[in-house]
Amino acid sequence: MKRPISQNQDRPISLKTLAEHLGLSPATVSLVVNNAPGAKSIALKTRERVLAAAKKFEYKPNFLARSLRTRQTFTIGVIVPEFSEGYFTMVMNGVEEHLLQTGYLHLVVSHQGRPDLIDEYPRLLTERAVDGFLLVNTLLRAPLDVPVVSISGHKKMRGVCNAMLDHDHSAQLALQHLYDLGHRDIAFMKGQPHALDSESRWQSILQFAEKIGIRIRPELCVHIRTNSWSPELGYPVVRDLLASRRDFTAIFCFNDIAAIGAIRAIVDAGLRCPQDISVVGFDDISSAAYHTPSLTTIRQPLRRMGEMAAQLLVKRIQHPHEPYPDTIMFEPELMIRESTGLVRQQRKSTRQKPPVE
Amino acid sequence: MKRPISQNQDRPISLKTLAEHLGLSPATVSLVVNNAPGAKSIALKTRERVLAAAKKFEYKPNFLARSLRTRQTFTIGVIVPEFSEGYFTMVMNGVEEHLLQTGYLHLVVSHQGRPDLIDEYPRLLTERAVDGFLLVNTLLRAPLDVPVVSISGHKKMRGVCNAMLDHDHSAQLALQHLYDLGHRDIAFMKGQPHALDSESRWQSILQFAEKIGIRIRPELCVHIRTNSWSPELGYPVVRDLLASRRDFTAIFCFNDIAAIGAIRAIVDAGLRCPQDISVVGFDDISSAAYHTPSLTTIRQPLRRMGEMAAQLLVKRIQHPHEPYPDTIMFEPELMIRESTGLVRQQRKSTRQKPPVE
DNA sequence: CTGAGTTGTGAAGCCGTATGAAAAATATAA
DNA sequence: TTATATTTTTCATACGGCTTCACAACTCAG
Repeated sequence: MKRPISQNQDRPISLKTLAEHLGLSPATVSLVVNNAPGAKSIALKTRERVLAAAKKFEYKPNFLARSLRTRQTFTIGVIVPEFSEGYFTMVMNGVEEHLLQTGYLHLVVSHQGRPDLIDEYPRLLTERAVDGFLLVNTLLRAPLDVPVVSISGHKKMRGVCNAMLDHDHSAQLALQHLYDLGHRDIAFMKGQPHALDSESRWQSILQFAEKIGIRIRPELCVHIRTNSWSPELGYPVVRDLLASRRDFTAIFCFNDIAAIGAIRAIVDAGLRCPQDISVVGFDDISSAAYHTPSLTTIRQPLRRMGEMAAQLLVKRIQHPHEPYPDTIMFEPELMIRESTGLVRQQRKSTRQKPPVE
Repeated sequence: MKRPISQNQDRPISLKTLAEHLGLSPATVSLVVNNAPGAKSIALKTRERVLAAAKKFEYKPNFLARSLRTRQTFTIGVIVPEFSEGYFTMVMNGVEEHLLQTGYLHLVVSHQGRPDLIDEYPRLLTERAVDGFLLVNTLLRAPLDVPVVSISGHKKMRGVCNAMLDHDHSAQLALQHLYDLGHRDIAFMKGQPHALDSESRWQSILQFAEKIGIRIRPELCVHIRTNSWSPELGYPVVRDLLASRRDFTAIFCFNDIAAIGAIRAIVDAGLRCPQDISVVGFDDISSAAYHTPSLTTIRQPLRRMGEMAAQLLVKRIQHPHEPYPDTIMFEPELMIRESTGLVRQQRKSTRQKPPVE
């Protein structure tokens, strides 16, 4: 019953063709090549024959056809605010590592903080039948009907697991460190409005500041304005702050990138970091340790966060009905480097002077 | 003939159901919703009826089924060495922008320079039926049977378009700049072996150096060793170089990230940049301008390169039989900032001394 | 009645998966 | 030995949802 197969056809061999060649039905071949539960009722000899032929003709099941039938694409959608340096790349390294181990690929889109895209992309990806979503620093407005894991999402949504940093602890580490160095007049840089971490971290800061008796002065609190993801983040706000007043000895930046911009602004204002102003960053991106001065910063285990989030997502996809935690908390770590130092008496005295106008 | 449709079914409505409800055949509905050429043979009134119903029932064609049929997935595979800061993010920003305008999404994988993955990933993505490939700094060993556009690929492969920087020009800009500042003893940092730019750029350097009479001394040429993508890239090699000799006044780094590491090594060795050693970077990543000292560097229009590469790829996918250029050349730009300066007589004198042991 | 529009459709794909049941082989009962 | 039950092995067939193209049905002018 064997019919010769021309191996040099342009398209890869299909299940049907292979079955014909073997004198079996597609059903049988399908069972065998998938090693499906039903395959154990196929004679061992037949199984071997099928597998040998599949190998010989390099049979690869068509992904689309299979996905169409099984409603699984082994693809997840990743939604991020932007392809930023530091944060994004570190998280994605972790995500990719885990996904590829488990046979998933991912489609990435960046919404740039634009509400229209935040609504549009989930639709687009749902159309593509992704098996699940990984949200990075992104808050969706409508629920999705596949598993979702969110990194730094902060808002609780039904069915969405959230992997996040312990912000209370972060605030504590940073503030206590500055406090111990003698800083009492601290400026704070908050994130962009759409940076989800920002508000929650800010609350933690307020709380801990009160606890150890650091007074938070509104005039020393600035917001990142630009939407770009470069040291531009921090530069203009700190430059402007320094132009109007110098009655602070330290600044706690929203992230390392902004901290680099802040340091530049400090230098450009003729001051020195840390001698005149100490700077604390956030994230511990890879260049933080190599910057001059190297950055004292709160490290987020970003790679690990990506990895764990991906792991949880895949589990939820594969076993949807088991119970899952709705939060995974990660612990920050204080990396003490050169950008923070003891308050100098000399600088402290500045505090007494009226702000530069 | 209208049959009521239960709108609250769990699965989205299918073409067939919609057709039944309209009392038309799936074929007709398909023609209309796709606005296919054949649709003009459908009465205007019918067309409107179909579109109205499609809208009402929120009909969305099933992507998988359609792709299965048309053999188009509107998905491209992007293969990069690593999710690196700087280079990768900037290129991808450009790529994403263009792809999303044209309705394509992309699957990204990073091979980390591992040969097994470089072979494996194209297969994996081909199985997923991507419509084309975008290679970033990656050289494939086997040809692919879909359109491919490569960024900084350098090796000519049949049917692969290559978007690349004019390395002759880059070398000229950097060396002439250093030359004009009086530098004659220049150290060079080459990229990792798998960094495709490295060799080609090096040849350009050799050539131009000879032309203007800069002697390239092998003992001043170092290689990036680690595979990581952080300032670690540059730090150890420069540290070691400085430990063994100090008879150079400038160093031309493989990229900005490495340059940041290099500057750190210079500082840690008790020297100053640029007063003692000038540093030239490459790429002009976003933090280059904010580093202290800010980086003199050769700017690559990375975002634009990504954009153009994506554009060309999409064109090639959609019109495969037209002729296309096999190279798109981009021009570098010299960004003069603080990390380079005039050779000081004082330093130059060091040159006469024997190297530090 | 013929030829030329106009409007629409039937049915064959695309390539697998899943399920109930048939066919073949073997075992058990009468 | 024949009939019946049981197990083993395999298959027919109905999807999944959409595209495509040759052709059908109808209308209308000439």
